[in-house]
Amino acid sequence: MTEVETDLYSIKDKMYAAADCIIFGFDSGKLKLLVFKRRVEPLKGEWSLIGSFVRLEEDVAEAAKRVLKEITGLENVFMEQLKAYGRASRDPGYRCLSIAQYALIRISEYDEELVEKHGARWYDIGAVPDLVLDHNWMVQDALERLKQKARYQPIGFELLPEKFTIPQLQKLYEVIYQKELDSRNFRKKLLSLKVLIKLDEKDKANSRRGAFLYKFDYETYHKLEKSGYNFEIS
Amino acid sequence: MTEVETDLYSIKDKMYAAADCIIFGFDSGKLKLLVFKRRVEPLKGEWSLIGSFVRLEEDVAEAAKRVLKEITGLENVFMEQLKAYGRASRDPGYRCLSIAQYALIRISEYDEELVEKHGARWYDIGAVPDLVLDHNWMVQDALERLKQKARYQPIGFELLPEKFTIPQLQKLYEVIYQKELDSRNFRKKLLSLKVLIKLDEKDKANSRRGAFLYKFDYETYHKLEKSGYNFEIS
DNA sequence: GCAAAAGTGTTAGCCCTACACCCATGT
DNA sequence: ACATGGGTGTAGGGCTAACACTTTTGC
Repeated sequence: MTEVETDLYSIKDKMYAAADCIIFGFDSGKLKLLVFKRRVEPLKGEWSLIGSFVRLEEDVAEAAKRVLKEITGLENVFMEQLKAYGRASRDPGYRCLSIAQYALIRISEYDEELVEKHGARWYDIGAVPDLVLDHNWMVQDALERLKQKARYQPIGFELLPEKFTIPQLQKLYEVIYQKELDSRNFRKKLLSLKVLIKLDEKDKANSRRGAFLYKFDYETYHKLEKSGYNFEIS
Repeated sequence: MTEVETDLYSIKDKMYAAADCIIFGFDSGKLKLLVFKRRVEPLKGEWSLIGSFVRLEEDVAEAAKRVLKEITGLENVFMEQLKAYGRASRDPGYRCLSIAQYALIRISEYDEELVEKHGARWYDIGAVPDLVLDHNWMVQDALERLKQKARYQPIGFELLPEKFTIPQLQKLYEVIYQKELDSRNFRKKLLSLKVLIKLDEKDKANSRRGAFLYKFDYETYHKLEKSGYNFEIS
């Protein structure tokens, strides 16, 4: 883009680009991360995020979707770029920069067989093992982003089944924010946002009494969003 | 990072990485962007962000610092990665992904001569010309990030001289947020944060009466930050 | 003396927080 | 009948937002 591009150095300065995915799930009240045991050298047997080189003819975002589908069978899930990791020394072998993207998936929907076949495994977010290269940093950064973003945008719902209960939702926010929330205030706040649809069904999985199921009303949310409404859950 | 990396495709999949800088300044009550007229083909004569290929042996962040220094003479300024732009078709010539970083500089401090020598120019943020490739998107995204970030972190001060007046600071926030603020509330809020040091000097550039100069107290800010204080300017 | 920007207080309403008890139901 | 999680209301305090006039001084 500048004069520098045209000087003689540039011809040598091609490098690999990897798309690495931080895949979050939520299950049994825990936030989980999907990691992957490398089956090939170098670093065979080490835990790693799921990723791939970006091919010359594909978009970076496409590459991430490709590997996500390969490992989980899922398409059309929430995925957003976190940032690029570009330290020259980050990969000891060859120069490779990584564009990290995080995905939020409904843990009930992924293809278990496929995941196992690829040597992948869910880890509780509090017990993620050592990962190769700078992948643990990526996870940290992604968690931070999730924490920030969940506050102002309804992305938490991407981690829950389509039908969920308020206590489930509260638990999710508690693990994301790493703090306990008051159930009365939480419920009041959520319902005041007018974007939950109460169903006529109960989920009795967690109590004898059962809790009403709700759906997130994306349509209403998008309408409200356009008219300067702001979603916020503290 | 996955099996895909080891297949036969990967050997061909090297690409260029550019570091492009969105350089913001603030002057005469306006937010400005530093852009650059390309002197070389392709796209000679077009306006562009300032950037460079990332060299094999340098960090992406270093590359951005390098070009910033080349054009403005400045070092140690606020600079943060925005994100990577990785569409396969973004550069019509060769595959090149760009890691965009935005910088906030004190417009009084840059090296004018150097800037002119490189064919660079400040544009009012409301009147940025068409830029090459996806650079206008980068500017939009950077503005959005600036708006978000200025709210919760004292980065606005990076755009002001070390000594500034409250009305100057207010004007800055007004152009970033694109809305007018109430001067009584603004002053009250800022002073309540306890991170401005009032000086015994006045700046008479903008009024006969003159306005007191202040400095941002980074030391106190960092202390307060550690003890769970949060900066916020709405 | 006047123009032009700097500086100053108060009030009302809203939202967040804190807090404790009853309900429904399966065993 | 009891244990377990689901569901409900209120009051106080803090923060934000709205609002108008006086001060200073160079010309």
